[in-house]
Amino acid sequence: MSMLQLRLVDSKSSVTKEKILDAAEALFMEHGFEATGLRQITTGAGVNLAAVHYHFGSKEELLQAVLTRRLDPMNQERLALLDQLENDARGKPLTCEAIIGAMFIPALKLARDKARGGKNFLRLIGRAYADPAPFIRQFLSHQYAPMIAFFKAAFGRTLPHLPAKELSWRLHFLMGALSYTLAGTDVLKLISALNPIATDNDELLLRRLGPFLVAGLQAPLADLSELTARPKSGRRGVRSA
Amino acid sequence: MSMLQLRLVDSKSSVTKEKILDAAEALFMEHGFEATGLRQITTGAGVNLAAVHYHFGSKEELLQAVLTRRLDPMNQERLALLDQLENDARGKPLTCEAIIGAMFIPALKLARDKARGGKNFLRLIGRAYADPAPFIRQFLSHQYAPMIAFFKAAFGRTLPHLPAKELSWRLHFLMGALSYTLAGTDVLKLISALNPIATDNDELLLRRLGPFLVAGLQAPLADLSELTARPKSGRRGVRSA
DNA sequence: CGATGATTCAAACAAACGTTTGAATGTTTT
DNA sequence: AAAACATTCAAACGTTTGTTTGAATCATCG
Repeated sequence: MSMLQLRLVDSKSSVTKEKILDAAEALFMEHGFEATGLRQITTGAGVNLAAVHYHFGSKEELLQAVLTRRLDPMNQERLALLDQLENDARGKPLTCEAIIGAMFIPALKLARDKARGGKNFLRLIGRAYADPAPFIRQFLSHQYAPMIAFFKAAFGRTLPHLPAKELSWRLHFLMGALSYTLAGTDVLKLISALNPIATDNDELLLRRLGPFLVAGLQAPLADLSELTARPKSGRRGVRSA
Repeated sequence: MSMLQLRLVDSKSSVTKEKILDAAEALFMEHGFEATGLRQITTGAGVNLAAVHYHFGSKEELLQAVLTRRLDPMNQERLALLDQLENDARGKPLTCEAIIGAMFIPALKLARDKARGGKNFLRLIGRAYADPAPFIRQFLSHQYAPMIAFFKAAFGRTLPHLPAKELSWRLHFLMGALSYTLAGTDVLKLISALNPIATDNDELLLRRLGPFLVAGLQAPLADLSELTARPKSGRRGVRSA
């Protein structure tokens, strides 16, 4: 009996709760967090204004709930995919393409699922990354730290010749290209103004982004001796010849 | 005499005007656009609240003024650098490193100039890129479109074997890595949690980012004929001319 | 000087913000 | 049915928001 009761209570409260989550997600994506009012959310969801504080406690906690609902499964899937690849490899290091795919494919699956946020949801994440609000930063780092640690370790095994510091940098660049691409900001449309890019084919997207990232990760080490040993060096800037 | 009068009037109004710009820039960087109130700006600048509307018209126009003050000279310098390189090359195509440097160095110069915004200003730009507000998007695309078009043409001459569509994509990835790096978001600190990265040495930064981007731009074309995932091992040479 | 225009200032504007309250409703348990 | 709990609701809370107003202050000009 108690089981059934709990399920009923849960499913009932979930109705209002998820209506709020859906409306909040859509509006946060469209206008951003700070620019979206609670009244827009509640009227958009067809629920009472106070329902937000009853179910989530505050606007900040609502945003965290919106993010976790999508990010938690996605990162879990990333780790599961990476784990499966490494099990299949039986100790042998994976290829860069495989590891990148483990990061990329779950994100694409999320972006493709129009019922669950659609591709615009990733724009919300991209925006959250750039948000200076402390509670957002704390939330994201706590959410992403374990996953990134695992992937960094995997890349380290695949690229053993790369110093750890260099790998950190290239992972950073990789995350930049990845996030920008997934977030699909205006810069894309801006560049493609002269030569339009179709963003609807995800398979092709990975085929294009993959080689770019792999080549970057496997790029030869730069000669840093000139700078580290002798900071007085007169030559600056990049080689151009 | 009218000349002198104008100059006096200008320099006088510039006092209040620039005090507002400085305070707004600092606060927009720290808390974001929406989260920053006009009263924080005016009290921080030591001016009256109404001065913002008197000198700029609205909060939105203030943000545009904050952005143009730094972005306009930076993009102009980028184009000048690119133009100079192409003049020196006398018709020969530039190297990827040179073109990337023309994009990167003016941004680094801006980031290094603590008197003029410091490196945190680039975080404001990165945040502006992800902002869904229409007036910000319109402003940025209008501000950046010409510069990007020039650089895209330069890359096209350097990488003539790349189809235009592929070049658009890789430029997009490049902008992603570049913006993320310059913006210095939390993902950097997140990745570097296990292995700290020092962000204070810009020269080293370019030396690391450069090879990553060059390798990505010069990566071999992906085989788009078949879309079945196939893990390819073996060599991926990123060396090219 | 008196006049003119530019700038500053304190004060108030209506609107929207996130949050709280307390009663009304619904639902489950005793 | 009655007590206990969970959820919804309309209304108001006190602040804060961006913006406007009209007088005061300042500098320049005829």
